[in-house]
Amino acid sequence: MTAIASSTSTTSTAFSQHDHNHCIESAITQAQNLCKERGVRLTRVRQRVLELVWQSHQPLGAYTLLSLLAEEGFNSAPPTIYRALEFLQNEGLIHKLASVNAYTGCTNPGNPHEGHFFLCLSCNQALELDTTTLQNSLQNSAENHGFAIAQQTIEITGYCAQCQQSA
Amino acid sequence: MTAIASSTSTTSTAFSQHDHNHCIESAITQAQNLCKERGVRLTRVRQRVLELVWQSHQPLGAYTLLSLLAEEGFNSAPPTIYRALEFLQNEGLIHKLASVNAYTGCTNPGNPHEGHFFLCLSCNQALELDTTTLQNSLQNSAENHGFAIAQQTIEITGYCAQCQQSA
DNA sequence: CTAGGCTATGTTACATTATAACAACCGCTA
DNA sequence: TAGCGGTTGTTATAATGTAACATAGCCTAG
Repeated sequence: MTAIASSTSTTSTAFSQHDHNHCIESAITQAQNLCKERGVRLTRVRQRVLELVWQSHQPLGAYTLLSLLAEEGFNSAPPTIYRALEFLQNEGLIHKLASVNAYTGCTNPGNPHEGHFFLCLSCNQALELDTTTLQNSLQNSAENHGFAIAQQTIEITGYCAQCQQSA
Repeated sequence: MTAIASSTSTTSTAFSQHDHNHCIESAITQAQNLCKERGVRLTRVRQRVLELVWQSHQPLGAYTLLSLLAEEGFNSAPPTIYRALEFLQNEGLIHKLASVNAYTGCTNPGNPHEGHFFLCLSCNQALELDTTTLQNSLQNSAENHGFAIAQQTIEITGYCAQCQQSA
């Protein structure tokens, strides 16, 4: 787990140095606000799962999260974590990365969208992209085929700049 | 590039009417040639799995395939199917759809590429896209982040034209 | 032709990921 | 304060995927 963090933030993407504490705080605050607005309950388990998911930019598996919860005295049966994850996904607070069966915090909740990711095979960090261009070309392609897009899974594995240097 | 054809065929994509027998035949022939060229063995199980995967444009799960194999007298333990699938993936003859844990025939093997798909939530068919544009915009985005792409998982669910009409 | 090495398959066991189904609890409000 | 809806607890099991080692089949060098 590379949780990074420093008090002197630079930019705010997974692969760059940044004040990660800020990521967490801001994610939680946003989540609280969104849930309040929507009249849904960000219960203790749910909030804690969200915090855990945000500990780093490395997506975590359901059972990893579950055992972290267990360490803190939460119930440790699978439904606990899957329910929390389902809730957070429904509220757009996290994304599931199907290609690696793992979950990661959404960097722009409140603005409902699909997650597009770069996943580093070396440091395991996930960078969520805001790819309007990609979006457009997908949309074009869909229109050409008369296809109505519902959900998108775009997960690109590879090596981030830092890991390429180290190697 | 999408697969294609038939003596009487109209167009050649999963969501359109086409002579599907031709899809299968052509896939198998191509696979046989490619394997020959590469000096790898398209054994009975492997070829049969490829044929099964090509029975339709609906991606099939590993255990579904396994039970189809079993019906035909093949060994029915999980490693049988996972080995065959692994082989076929390595040779670029099939793609795995991570978002649905299922496998589908590659419409353009021989020309190594990543699969980009539209998956219909209603008829469950998968359309493999040839998305050069998408590719470019992804590549651009990757370059901007200094990211070296290894593998791509692009799976777009939604509703195909036909299913939209039926509804 | 045959011995040995490599690849492929058989077999058993198990790991990982996810869900079903029902009971108990909790917070709100009528 | 009774009851309703949503949340959590609990048990069991389903679905997906691998590890590890034994056996068999195929090919080539001697």
